[in-house]
Amino acid sequence: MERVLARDVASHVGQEVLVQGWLHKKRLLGGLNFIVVRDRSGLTQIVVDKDEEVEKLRGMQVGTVMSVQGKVVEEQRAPGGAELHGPVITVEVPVTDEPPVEIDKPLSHKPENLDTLFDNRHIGLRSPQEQKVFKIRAALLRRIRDFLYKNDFTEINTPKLLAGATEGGAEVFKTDYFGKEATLAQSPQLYKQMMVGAFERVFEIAPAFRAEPSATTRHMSEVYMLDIEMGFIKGHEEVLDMVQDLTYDAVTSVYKEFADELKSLQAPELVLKEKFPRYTVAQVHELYTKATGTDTTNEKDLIPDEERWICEHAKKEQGCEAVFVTNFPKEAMKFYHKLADDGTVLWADLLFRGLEIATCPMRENRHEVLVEQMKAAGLDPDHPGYKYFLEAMRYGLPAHGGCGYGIDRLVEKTIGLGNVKEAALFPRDINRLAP
RNA sequence: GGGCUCGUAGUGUAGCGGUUAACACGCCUCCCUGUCACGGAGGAGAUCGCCGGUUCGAUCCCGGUCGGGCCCGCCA
Repeated sequence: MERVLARDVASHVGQEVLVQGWLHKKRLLGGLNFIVVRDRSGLTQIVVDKDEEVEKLRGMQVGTVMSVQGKVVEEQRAPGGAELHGPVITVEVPVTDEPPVEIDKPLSHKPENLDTLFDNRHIGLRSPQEQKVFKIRAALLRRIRDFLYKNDFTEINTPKLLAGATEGGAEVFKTDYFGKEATLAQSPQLYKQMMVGAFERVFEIAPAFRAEPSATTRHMSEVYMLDIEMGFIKGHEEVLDMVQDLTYDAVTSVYKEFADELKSLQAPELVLKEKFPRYTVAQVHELYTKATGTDTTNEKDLIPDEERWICEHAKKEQGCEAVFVTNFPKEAMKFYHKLADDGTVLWADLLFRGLEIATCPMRENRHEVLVEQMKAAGLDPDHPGYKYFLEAMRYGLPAHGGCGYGIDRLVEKTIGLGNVKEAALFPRDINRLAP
């Protein structure tokens, strides 16, 4: 007999069907017994009446894998309006151990309970409520991919094992590589820029590894980055527009498609405009200092509280909780960034709901200028890690720019989670390497 | 890395310098024909993170250690 999924049961009223899944809930009332079976599409309620069938359930814990054959009956009192009657149960994989967490109700996501949540992640993710987070994550990724394919980007995959730390900034993980030292890629930065010379427009969705000893709600040591790079751009604006449109498209479509799921996850109401407000770093410092009395005008970057504040500000004043912060000061620049005529960096951060989601700079594509910037940053242009990058530059890269975009952070903020780790299936942080 | 804070059955929590450490969920047994957070009766399950100290006595107080959380720094 053909298997029927939970979501299709109601359309088989009157028919004998086979349902397969995991025992999700037992409610044994005596003469009348209910069990709920979970499959990839949802839950099916089954009424078990015969004693011999009820006996098969004795000692079987949540998670028991079973096949159930029964007749679909329309029943207003059943969830979904239909249920199985007269079932014949086959226990495929008996489970007699009590699961470590209860998956038939929402798991605790209170900060102090996240450790338990992640310790039991392999089982906790069986909770339909928990799965919603990752269905939404998958939909955001699908939407982003679709958008970039539509805009003629080529998806690429670059190596994650590298010869040395080249990019500067974040701490890198070192590992043994056949007797030599290798590092794990902290981003595909130099590779994606080199690939502009081949494909003009590229993107990659891949893990990046950060060895920062950061213990915060917004850091992990393995993160999923969306990296975009586009050549022949007219200017920095073109990069910002692309990132803005991509974000708007992904988030608004997910808010439509997953309205019920987002509601049950208590996601905040989306306040977004097609054009995100743009502020310079100096403007944010000024506005923040005026509003809070805390003087940040000498900070080179935004402090975390400014990131939160400016998003709230823009939400109230502009009706949009995503903003770009532009014109970062020269002191914060990296060697491959491009300077504007006014001496600030052609670099913008995308902030959404108080958190930096993406960083979107234009790149310096003039070989001589780049070499000078490397020297100024104390880097050796002859280092093997830069050789190929500089060659790509020398053999012709057009004006280009792109972004590094934190997928985990986007998922976290889209849903309104409190910690970026909740947006990862199996998060990695300073103390967690399992499961 | 710095500051502050927390650690009690499988899970979530309460509690106290002094007899058998409490409650809810889950689990086991029994009762129950419309449950959906089912209900009822009973039961099992905790060397109170670890080490040391103070004390007649420590789960409770102190120190250390390990682990968690929050903020800051670093970073994206």
